[in-house]
Amino acid sequence: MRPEIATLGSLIGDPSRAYMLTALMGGKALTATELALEADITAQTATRHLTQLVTGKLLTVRKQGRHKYFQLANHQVAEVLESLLTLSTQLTIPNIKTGPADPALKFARVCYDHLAGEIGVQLYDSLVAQGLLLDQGEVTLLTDNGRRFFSEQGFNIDLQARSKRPLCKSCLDWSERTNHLAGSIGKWILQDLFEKNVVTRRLDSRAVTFSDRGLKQFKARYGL
Amino acid sequence: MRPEIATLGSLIGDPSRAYMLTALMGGKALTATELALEADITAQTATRHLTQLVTGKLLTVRKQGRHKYFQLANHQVAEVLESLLTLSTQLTIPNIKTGPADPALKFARVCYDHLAGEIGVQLYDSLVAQGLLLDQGEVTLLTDNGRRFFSEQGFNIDLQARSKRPLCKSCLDWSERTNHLAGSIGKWILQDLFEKNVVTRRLDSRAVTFSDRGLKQFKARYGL
DNA sequence: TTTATGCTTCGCTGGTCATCGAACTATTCA
DNA sequence: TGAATAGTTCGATGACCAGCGAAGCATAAA
Repeated sequence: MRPEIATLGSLIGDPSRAYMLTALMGGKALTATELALEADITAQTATRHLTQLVTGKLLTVRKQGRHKYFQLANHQVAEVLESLLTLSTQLTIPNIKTGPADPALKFARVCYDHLAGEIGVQLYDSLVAQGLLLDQGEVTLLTDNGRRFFSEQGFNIDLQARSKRPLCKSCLDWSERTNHLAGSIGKWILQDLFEKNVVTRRLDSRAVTFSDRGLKQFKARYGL
Repeated sequence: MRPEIATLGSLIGDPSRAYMLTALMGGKALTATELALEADITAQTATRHLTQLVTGKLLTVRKQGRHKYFQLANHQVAEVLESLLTLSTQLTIPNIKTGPADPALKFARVCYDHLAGEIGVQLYDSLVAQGLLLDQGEVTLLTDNGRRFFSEQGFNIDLQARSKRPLCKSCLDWSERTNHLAGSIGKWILQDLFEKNVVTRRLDSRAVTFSDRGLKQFKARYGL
């Protein structure tokens, strides 16, 4: 019998599917044709891959009119993919090429549902420096000051604390190799930035763009 | 160009290689023929797979006389594999078959370098109940009492604290779905059990066996 | 030196699966 | 209603690659 880990591996192991999954790491739901473009294959082939990924439970689908929106099935899938991305870049000559080539991607991008890249790392470092987060190496905790701060910013801590997801979690950055902030606070920060139009998504990549004014606001707010 | 995550995925994606990798999750270095037996293939085929895994930096080799000992390249590889194992069991009808069929494997096994299975979970719970560990959901910390306790047991905390590896880390158990203890303390506990002949490895699996006397000693020592 | 064991190289075979063209259904827009 | 767009099904093609038999090299034991 084929071991399940192999099924999972071969789902990720096909280049076209890998492109699709990486694209979906942007956290946004994408349609079948968008994913086909991303992987540079025809729509027919994309359909086959997508049904495989859905039956393999790596993706979920939502039908909306004549469109089908695909999304990573859950956080765990996203985390496993991120860890694979991290491992793969570390394995391939770690000293020479460190991280993605696209400078925009290097500066600021979405890591499933939170902010990554240089600006994500800066954010994390700044929050630690201000004593809002406590970095304990493997582990990151929200301090009392941090609780107060994020409450003031409009984040409903009590509501989130009830969910299973950790409030605060460090995530090893793929390009920067240091921690950035994940967890429900990380998610909230990014959502908030979108809502306030501080950042906008790029169309076809995980990169996000700060407006000039937005970047200033952001830096002032979080003390970068 | 083939994305690196796909290369990694396809390395894990082949059934034979998956069997080999799973076998190596036992933490012990295995020879080429042992791995060939594990995957139920001939030696020639095994050689091909093993060179692929080594050039893919998932394994390392040590030559010893006419034997070649293969091992997982590092902790990160082991952790990614464990997370894939966890994900794969969660994805495939999580309610019906929960964990491995072999009862010995379910009771006590090695998770790369620390103890897992029912007994591993019991150990973890007991240490938390005694206030030696502090379980904070996503995160587990060593308390002051814990520090004292493990020092008395003969574990050199200061020596370990200097290394990069976290002292204490929870690891989601594949069969039990709750935490057990990883990190350098987890590693030390298992090594110590081997040295004192409390547990012995099974020949061809991740399962470990407690002697009757050993199990009593173990339970008394860690308050199970 | 001979014999056994561990591992490797080579070349062939066969199965699996990604890919696309062609033809089809479903939904939206004009 | 017709035309455009989104997605699907089917079948044929082709490439890749795991697998093994045969033969070889390297090390260890007798």
